[in-house]
Amino acid sequence: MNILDTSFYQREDVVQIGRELLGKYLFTQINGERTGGMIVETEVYCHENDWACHAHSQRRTKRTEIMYHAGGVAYVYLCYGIHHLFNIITNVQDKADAVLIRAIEPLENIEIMQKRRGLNSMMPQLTAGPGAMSQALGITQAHYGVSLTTGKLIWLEDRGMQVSSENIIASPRVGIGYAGDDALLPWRFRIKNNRWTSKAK
DNA sequence: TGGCTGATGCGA
DNA sequence: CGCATCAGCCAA
Repeated sequence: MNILDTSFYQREDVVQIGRELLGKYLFTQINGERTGGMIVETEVYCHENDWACHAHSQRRTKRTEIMYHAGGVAYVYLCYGIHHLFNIITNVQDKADAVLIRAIEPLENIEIMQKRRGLNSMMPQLTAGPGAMSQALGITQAHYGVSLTTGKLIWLEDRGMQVSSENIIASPRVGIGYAGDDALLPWRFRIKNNRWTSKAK
């Protein structure tokens, strides 16, 4: 088993990391129940020159504090009062970059994920979209700041899957109109022709 | 196509 | 303090 460690997370180029995360496997083990699947959609947020990033212009609050931690920890926050969005912190300490994981292709213990979602269908809505995906995996704000390198609660694995650049679709990120011109940055990445990604906008 | 939902982080 | 604002989702 090849668990991604700090040498993967603590690199400078968060856009590159966001692309490489496609095809990696995300797992959680929560309440003794192990669930997970393959990452098929990500979004990148960079501390520099990106007004969509919660930590833009060195903005430092209780919520964003974890973003300044060295790469390899979870940043989970509540969105629209309902959804728990799961981000991976990257780069070195005080360079607050993050990758939002937006969708996975379900693989392990699918029936547990269905139960958490209150669905019994084998449809993309099970794990497509950041709120839905987190719910399926059992990720909540309680996991704010947890390490992703211990292989215990939340972790990522490299299982040798390589997604070539011609099989990656880059497009603008969703729901960040407030970011002005930065909303145009093509920092949303998905695997081409994969049915488990969320709908294009 | 709206309504739901609540923490967050601004400005008084 | 109050209040606008969300890195969405689901039922219609």
